[in-house]
Amino acid sequence: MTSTTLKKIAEALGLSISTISRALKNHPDISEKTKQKIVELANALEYEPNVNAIHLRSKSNNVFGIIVPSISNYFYDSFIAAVEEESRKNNYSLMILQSGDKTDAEIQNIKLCRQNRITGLFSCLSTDTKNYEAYSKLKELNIPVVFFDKVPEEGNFNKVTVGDTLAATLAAKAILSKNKKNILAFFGNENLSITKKRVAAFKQTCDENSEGIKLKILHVSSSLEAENMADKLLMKKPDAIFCMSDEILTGVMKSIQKKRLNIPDDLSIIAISNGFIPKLYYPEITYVETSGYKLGKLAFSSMLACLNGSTFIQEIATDSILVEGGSM
Amino acid sequence: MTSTTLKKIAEALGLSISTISRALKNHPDISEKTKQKIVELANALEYEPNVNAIHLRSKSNNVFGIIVPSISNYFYDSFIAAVEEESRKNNYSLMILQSGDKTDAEIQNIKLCRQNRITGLFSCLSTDTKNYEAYSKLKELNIPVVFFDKVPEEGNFNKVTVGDTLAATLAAKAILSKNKKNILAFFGNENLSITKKRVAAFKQTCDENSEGIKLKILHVSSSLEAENMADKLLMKKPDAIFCMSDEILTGVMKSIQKKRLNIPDDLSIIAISNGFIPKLYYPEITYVETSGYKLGKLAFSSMLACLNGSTFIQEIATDSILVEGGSM
DNA sequence: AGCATTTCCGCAAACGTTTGTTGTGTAAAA
DNA sequence: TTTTACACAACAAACGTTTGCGGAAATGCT
Repeated sequence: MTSTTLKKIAEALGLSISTISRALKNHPDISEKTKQKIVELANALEYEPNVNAIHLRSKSNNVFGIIVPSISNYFYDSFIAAVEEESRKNNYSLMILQSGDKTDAEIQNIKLCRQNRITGLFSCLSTDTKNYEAYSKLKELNIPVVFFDKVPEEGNFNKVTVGDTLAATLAAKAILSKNKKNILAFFGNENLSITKKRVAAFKQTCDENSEGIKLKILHVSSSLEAENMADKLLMKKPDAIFCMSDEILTGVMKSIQKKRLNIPDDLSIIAISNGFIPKLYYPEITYVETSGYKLGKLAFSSMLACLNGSTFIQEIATDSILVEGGSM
Repeated sequence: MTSTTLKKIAEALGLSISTISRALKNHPDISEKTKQKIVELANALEYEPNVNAIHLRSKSNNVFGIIVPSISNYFYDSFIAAVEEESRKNNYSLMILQSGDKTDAEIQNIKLCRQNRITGLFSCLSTDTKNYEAYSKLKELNIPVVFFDKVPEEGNFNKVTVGDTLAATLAAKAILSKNKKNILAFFGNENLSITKKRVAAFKQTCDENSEGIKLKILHVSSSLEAENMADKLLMKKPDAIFCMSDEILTGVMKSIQKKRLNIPDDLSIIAISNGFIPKLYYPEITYVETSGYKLGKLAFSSMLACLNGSTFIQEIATDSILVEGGSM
């Protein structure tokens, strides 16, 4: 069987297509009697409008594109969940695309978005995307773009980011307030702007209160590397460890479990995180929250602002809060 | 600026729309000279076909729907990732929908799929969806449905599931082979068919080797409940614990960490899992793998079979393997 | 009764494609 | 020269909607 269309209903009832269309939209031009007949049959036949046709005619289809490096990631998945939620509320659909952190795939995805005549795009840059032409083109076509998490350096785009500086500052303060003196701080890839910001803020906060504080800063690029580093450096008896991300945290925690160290007696630990991973441990790890979910909500409202004609380019950062576990 | 269309190119070149269309598809009817001119201009104007129009005309749009309880879940996200990968390879797009494990939202999502005239649907049932009418309707419309993970009890659908029976059996055997005698087994919601199968298989395997084995079976519905249960029952010194899912595992592990028990010296633990969570601990938890990723690949090939005209209804289960950590 | 409104509905065009059919012009075959 | 053939391109219909416009019948008003 094939889908019900306005035409089929029209033929069955001996009415015109336009009458059916209007009746189903409750247009005042159509009499109540006729409306009733039509609605009845439409229900019986389980009529569902063909959105392709609607979009073709209206030239605006209610679909947002969203490009992430990977769906299965404890940050992006919650970002997506938030955007999906809001989209549904506002009657939009979502087209979710993965770039695999590759520029090629990213470009390909943008193409797909254009072919689908999306209403707007949420995008997270691949690590080595430096050319924003494809995005500029989108803007020329009046398709708003909201970047999130990994955003272009230059200014002419809408961006929402986690509050890197604030988050790192909060974490550092939490450590200092506990009077820790021997701090080990793990950060990710040092080329990422997100890393740079966090390192800078963390350092500065420590420096401002540097009475006999020993701070060692490390860069690791995977959970395993973090674990190995920790294996070595835990010998030096740090009294506090900072982890810039969940990925790093999991590596460090393995090392700590391996050595059967007790948290927080033997050492304190704090992370920047979404919140899921820290709650897996006992005691739960204290963390500064950088919520993908919140970021998603923020991105969506930024998108709506664009759609409502705001040409105001802005860069918003989520605010961060400290969530106390028992690890400090 | 507005998108480039065939019409615009046609007008610019003084040719007809159909000529442009054919030229861009490299149709032999169009001379090389003309083709070249057209392709050139199309590139310059960055022409991208409007898929809405294409789908409207061809009546088949290359889009799959996929309904999951939640995107941000360590099982479903990898399932989605797999389907997305295959979809891209085969030139399909994906429409990802969340049901929140609510039947209402599930129905709403199916509606959305119909409105989009999707080519096929992957769906995971909400816990208390008992009425499959909406899905039957889809089948009447020649839209294949492949259920995954949580599938209908009745027979008339295509289903792919994790090999529940095999997985539980493998886990039980692993425990028995270590000569454990006092086993604590945690399972999820007892109404789920997935739970029933696992309980049955686990029990049976234990029964078959029941020389003085004490097996206690528990049902919990959240990580927290698992933790609380474990808090109580660890007093009784079980020598092996089985966890049916990651969610349960995380709860139990918190309890174990709380009590500072050593794995595997004080007790053994094994889980059924995707693999991500078990690898967070040290020692890594031994688990029977039920890969969302593999399931996704399986689901996709089942979908392709349907699309190629196979009317053969089948229920496939992934095979499971034991992944040794250090927890036994 | 005569005219002006309403009320209700159909016609047709448009959105951007694809594709079967038809129509030119030119070159080769008769 | 007339026929046959072919290369090339245009025409037109169709996919399923929405919507401005026009028109017929029914109603209201004097």
